[in-house]
Amino acid sequence: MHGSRRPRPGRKRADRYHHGDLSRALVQEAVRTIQARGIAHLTLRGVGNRLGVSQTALYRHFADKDALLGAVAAEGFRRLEADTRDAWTSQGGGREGLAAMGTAYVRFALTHPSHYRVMFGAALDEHPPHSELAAAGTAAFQVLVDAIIALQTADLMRRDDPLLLARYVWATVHGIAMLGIDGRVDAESLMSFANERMPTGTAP
Amino acid sequence: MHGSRRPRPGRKRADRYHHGDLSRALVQEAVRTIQARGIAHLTLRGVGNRLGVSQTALYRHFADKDALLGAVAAEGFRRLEADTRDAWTSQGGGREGLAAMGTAYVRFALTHPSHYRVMFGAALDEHPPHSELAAAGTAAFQVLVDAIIALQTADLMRRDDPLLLARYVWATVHGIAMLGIDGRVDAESLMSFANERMPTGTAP
DNA sequence: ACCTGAACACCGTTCAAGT
DNA sequence: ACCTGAACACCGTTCAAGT
Repeated sequence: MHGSRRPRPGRKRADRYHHGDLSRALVQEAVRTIQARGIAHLTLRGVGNRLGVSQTALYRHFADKDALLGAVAAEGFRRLEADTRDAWTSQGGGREGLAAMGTAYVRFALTHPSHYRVMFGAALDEHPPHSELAAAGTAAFQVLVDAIIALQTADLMRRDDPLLLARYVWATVHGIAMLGIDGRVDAESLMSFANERMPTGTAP
Repeated sequence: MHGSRRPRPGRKRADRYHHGDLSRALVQEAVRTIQARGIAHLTLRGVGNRLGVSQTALYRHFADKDALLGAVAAEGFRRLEADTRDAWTSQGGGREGLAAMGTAYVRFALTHPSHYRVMFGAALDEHPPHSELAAAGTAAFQVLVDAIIALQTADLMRRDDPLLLARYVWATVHGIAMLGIDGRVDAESLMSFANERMPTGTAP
């Protein structure tokens, strides 16, 4: 009888996962582990065991550890996109909206430092561009591009190439976030300074 | 007789190293490995074997792998400091000097991507601040602070808190360098754009 | 179609022993 | 004071076998 084997206590049973579910569960558990204990403690064995699944079940869904990390990174870009878009709309756009986006971006990085590191980590550039990851990263970046175009249309920002402006703003905010994660600067206050200065440099 | 034991071909003999030399050789070999093959290929066993020394000889000089990486990072900051200082003086200071510093900084990161990642990697913030590393990082940052103070004295830059300005400039250049390493932007051209825009935002 | 269990080749680190 | 060699506990990955 297929119901007679008792699941180990405190663990989900392997047969709870049907098509697509284990894949999602693996990414979720990896994100949870990274957030709680850091990248160094992420092991495929640990992820599998915590889900009540064998250490190698993962290989049905991901080519290797780096592929799992790619999915983790993609998930991070989706959350970052949601946070920055919410920040923009919560202010009704405008310069306040752009400033709120920067603050939200930095806050995401500071509250999810390990996840953020995976999103921009070395593990990704050693492999061919992962389509899901590339799409998630592009979508997150597009929120900033759209914001800049809206500001230009409203004559609130200098009419340089919006892509170039977006990359410049992104680099600044990314640098602040990274140095903040490293504990080298107070990222929140430095982002405030940037929000005061950046419009001066980019206004028409 | 101490000269009777033949060294293995192609390897340096262990007794070639006297006090302090093996420590330096280990860091050099680690830097070489990282530059040539990436962080993922850096193993303590490999470093030792390539120096003709046992896999565990390293533990006389470094507490663990992270301590070795800390020394590698410190060495990176020393080289970065030299490069940016040379760039500043080669232009005789001024705004051209600051722009040259930014270009030199980005170029260092792009030509030594793995080394640069170690300098700002996750391995460092899980441990108590390494004194040699902290000193090297501070010295590299101080070059930028001194440049900004010189610009302010010459009335070429707005008289904000120089430390805050330096952190802001650093974050921008660091972000450009990081995104460049990730292959997400063309760092050299973005740095050119920043060199045109940043003075506008920070001039008096 | 999806998962398991054993096995393989590695790796960081410890420690008693050597010189 | 510095280094070696064997050993330990881990890890990613492969693969034949199960259902």
